[in-house]
Amino acid sequence: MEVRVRFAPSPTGALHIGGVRTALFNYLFAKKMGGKMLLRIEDTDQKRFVPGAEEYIIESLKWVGIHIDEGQGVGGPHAPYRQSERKEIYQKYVQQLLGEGKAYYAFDTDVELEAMRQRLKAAGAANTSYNALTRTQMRNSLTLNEDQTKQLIDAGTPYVIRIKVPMKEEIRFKDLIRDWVVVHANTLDDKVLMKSDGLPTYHLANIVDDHLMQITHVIRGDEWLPSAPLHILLYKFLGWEAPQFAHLPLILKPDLLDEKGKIIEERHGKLSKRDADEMGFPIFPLTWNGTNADGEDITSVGYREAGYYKEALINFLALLGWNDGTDKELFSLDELIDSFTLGRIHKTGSKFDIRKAKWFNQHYLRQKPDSELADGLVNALQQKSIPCSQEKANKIVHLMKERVTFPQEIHEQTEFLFQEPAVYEEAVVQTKWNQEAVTLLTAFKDELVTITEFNAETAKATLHTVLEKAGVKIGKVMPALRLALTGAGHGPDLMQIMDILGKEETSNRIKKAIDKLVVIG
RNA sequence: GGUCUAUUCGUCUAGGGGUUAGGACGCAUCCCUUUCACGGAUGAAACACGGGUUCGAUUCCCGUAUGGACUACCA
Repeated sequence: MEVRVRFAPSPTGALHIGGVRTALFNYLFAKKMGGKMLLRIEDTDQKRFVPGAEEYIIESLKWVGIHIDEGQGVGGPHAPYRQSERKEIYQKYVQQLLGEGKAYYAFDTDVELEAMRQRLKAAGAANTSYNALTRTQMRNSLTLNEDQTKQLIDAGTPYVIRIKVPMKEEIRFKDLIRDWVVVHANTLDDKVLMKSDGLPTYHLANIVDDHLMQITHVIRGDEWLPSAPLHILLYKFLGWEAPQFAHLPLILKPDLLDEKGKIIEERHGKLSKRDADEMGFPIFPLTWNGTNADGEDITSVGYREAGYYKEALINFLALLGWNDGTDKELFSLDELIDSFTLGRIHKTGSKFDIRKAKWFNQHYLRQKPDSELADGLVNALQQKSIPCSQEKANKIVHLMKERVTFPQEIHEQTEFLFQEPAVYEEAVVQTKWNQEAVTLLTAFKDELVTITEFNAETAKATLHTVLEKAGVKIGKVMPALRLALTGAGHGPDLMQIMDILGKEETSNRIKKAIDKLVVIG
């Protein structure tokens, strides 16, 4: 049988990084098994619908390289793939359950439900849910007779349809990650299947669609594990064979760290946008400018825009809760597909550590061809109206590639190549700008004129000549030269910098620094 | 509170009845170097605790502690 998996997000905002990992694991498994990956949009909660979220999800998956074989955005034999467009389908199956006495109408209002919970709580009950015990006290088609029920419905009284969970039954299934899960039906409650607005809840819609769309493996977040027994029961009630389940461990929030990486405060729980914001890393794959499910406006920079490569993100995410059993840590998407097995996924959540993601990014940046980095640099400079030749861009990339983690750092850290220093780092002036250095720099500047072909080598040779003549070591002048040229005390190779700056500019900057800076010692 | 579940360096993890408990990120030191990075070398750093079972337990069993998920007409 062909493996068919699905990624089924609800369009309640931008796709969370955890969702990306769930999609990734689904994709890896599908590809590994030679199967298909479906995308279904679970938009049964109209209140939390966020415009643009669906497009965002599709674009995000595309960016990370997860290819959808069937579903929303690409179509397929089981369309529509948006649950809000499948209302009648669910209706049919609830009617079936109702007819077979496996579900019932419930007319209880919010107030009545709350009163029930309060009453139970006051009585010291451990369980305050709507279940096989409490349903006998409530206003539903089980306690009301047929005429009363019909009257209420005909009068337009709002109602929901609940599943009638059996009293005595052991529900068990074998999860591909968690192994056997066994639960007694008496711990389950009579979950709402159909809401009063006529749309199904996740539980019903999910089972119906997974069955109709011939899903063979349900790979989803761990937060669904507690309701999995209910889903198994539903499959049984509908007379269907349940798919295989695999519940993925959650991504947990990191501890709060200071700049040195020391723990300021231990943090626990699943990773949220709040945590990411506070600790300064992205939570969404792409930048999101929109609302969240609560209707609040949000702007949040994505991994892509922050300079993360998709290769790095995927590699990092895949290794959060999974490994291939060897010491291998660097995986391309194809290699991940090749070595992926659900059995090697952990049962327990893992803390998110952005420092590891950065390390992956640095690695993948170095894998990039210089030309790609140079093009990016030229583009970035163009946006600031700074002209830069291809040749110069190549030199800068060569200078910076091994020094940065993100591509944008190449231009952020080389502003001095396009602009003479406005300020000189005070600490360096104090300690390194002395009479000896100034004398040497003056000599070097004067000697510069004689160079016909100016480049890193000739500049270096010239500098050495000057130093030899004066009988001084190179360390005497380098900090001062760097200061004059860049305004800073440290940075990339100075000879290369002079090369990129050119003879004129190098000479000018030395002259300016000598004019501007006061000699202390 | 209830249901389910987990626990190896700070973090991600390998391993599994007998190991010097391995790797990676991060951290520290040294080397390279004109500086800062990069790179190289080295180092500090872990089997939650208590009982069993066993010749032997970090590994198996039971408790305890702690962590996690869920406990909506949200998904």
